Amino acid sequence: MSYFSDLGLAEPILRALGAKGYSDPTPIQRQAIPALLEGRDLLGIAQTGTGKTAAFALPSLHRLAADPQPRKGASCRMLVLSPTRELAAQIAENMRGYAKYLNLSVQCIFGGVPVGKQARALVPGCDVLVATPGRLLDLIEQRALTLRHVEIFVLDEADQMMDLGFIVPLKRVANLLPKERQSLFFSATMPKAIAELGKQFIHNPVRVEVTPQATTAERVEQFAVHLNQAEKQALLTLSLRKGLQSGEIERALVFTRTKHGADRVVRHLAAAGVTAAAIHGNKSQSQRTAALGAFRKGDCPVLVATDIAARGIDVSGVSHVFNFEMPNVPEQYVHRIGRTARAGATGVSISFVAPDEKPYLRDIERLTQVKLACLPLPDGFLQEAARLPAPTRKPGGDEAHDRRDNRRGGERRGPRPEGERRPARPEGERHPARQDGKQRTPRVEGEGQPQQRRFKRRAGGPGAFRGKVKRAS
DNA sequence: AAAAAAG
Repeated sequence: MSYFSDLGLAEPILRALGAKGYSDPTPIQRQAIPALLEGRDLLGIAQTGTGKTAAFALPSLHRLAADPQPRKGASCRMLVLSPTRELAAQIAENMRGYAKYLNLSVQCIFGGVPVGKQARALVPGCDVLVATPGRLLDLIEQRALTLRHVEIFVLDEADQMMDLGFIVPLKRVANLLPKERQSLFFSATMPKAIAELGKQFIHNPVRVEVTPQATTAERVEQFAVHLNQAEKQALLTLSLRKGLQSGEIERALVFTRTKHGADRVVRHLAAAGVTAAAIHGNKSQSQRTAALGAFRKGDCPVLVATDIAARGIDVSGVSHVFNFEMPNVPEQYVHRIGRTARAGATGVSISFVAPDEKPYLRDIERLTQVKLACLPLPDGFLQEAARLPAPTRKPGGDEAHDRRDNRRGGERRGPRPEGERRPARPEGERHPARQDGKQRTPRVEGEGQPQQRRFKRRAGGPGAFRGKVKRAS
């Protein structure tokens, strides 16, 4: 029983796997596929990079193909939810590959891109729909989609989807699904409390746990460096410069704890001549797609990311993961370092631990049952660090085009720190709204709603308490 | 406490 052909999958699926060069199922695939072909609910826990996507995609496609249905408009038979747009796109692409020789259509919807094209693509109905929660609910409210005919519901990165920030939209989606359906939850980590919460969405699931929970990806050599916050940037810059030059580093993924931190690291790297791109939730979707694309293609060997890229993202050739700042949720560490050593490759993870981050390291070591090997700061580090160039001042470039912070109404952004005033628009550059060069049309006094709207909002709208809410510290 | 996801 060690070939896909032994698992009872339909011939067109086996052919698609053959075309990709896959013949041996991974342990999670071997265990999950038979149960899913039977139509059971499933809770799948396996370390990252072990083929979870195929584990739910293959048997689901088999079941859909074995029971062909006339296509119903604005609906889908299988719904896959993902916590990030990039992961949704990746899952959809994988599923299209597996469905290549089947008469099944795969659609993908997520925010940050125009909604019209997505809505039109849903009109004839599809078999598989991969989505992020916000845009999904948006399209349902627009009546561009109904979940009435969903037969299979998949929650990828299930523990994150049931976390505080996602649970409300998730519940709304679950309420719109038929009671009778097959539900599949997958993740590399599954904290107990979250698993309890999950019971309301899934019924009597088969639990497939291939490795002990929260096992870090095999073949990742895990190191820690103890240093001060002020030394982190220099160590990162020097490590990347040396490693990229010697060829020891093929691609490196650097994780920061905040969006702002990611941008700051990229600025420092750029000043020292290390090509790097940032990806985080304040970037426009086109910037996000471009950054990940350049990293995938090898045009940009270093990607600096928030935890937006911690889960699921599959880029081959990531030889190193740097934790520039330690994750404060230990599970997140497992996902982060799982971006390297994928599909049989090896990888290295290096965690930068400042004194105040030591408790996080301890939690991580307790969760993973792995003790990280400590590396000393390299010889002559201080001298080399002193020779590094200072970063250019915060430019009007990239970040000026960042999307606004996605905080809620009552909160407000902190004051802009000293020396980070938004720079004036460069000489000769037009107002962004007037790139066509036309003159602004004069607004007739008393006309135009914006004035009124602004007044109303201040009077009692969602921003009414702006500034009065005590900020959490 | 931060990040993500709808504009």
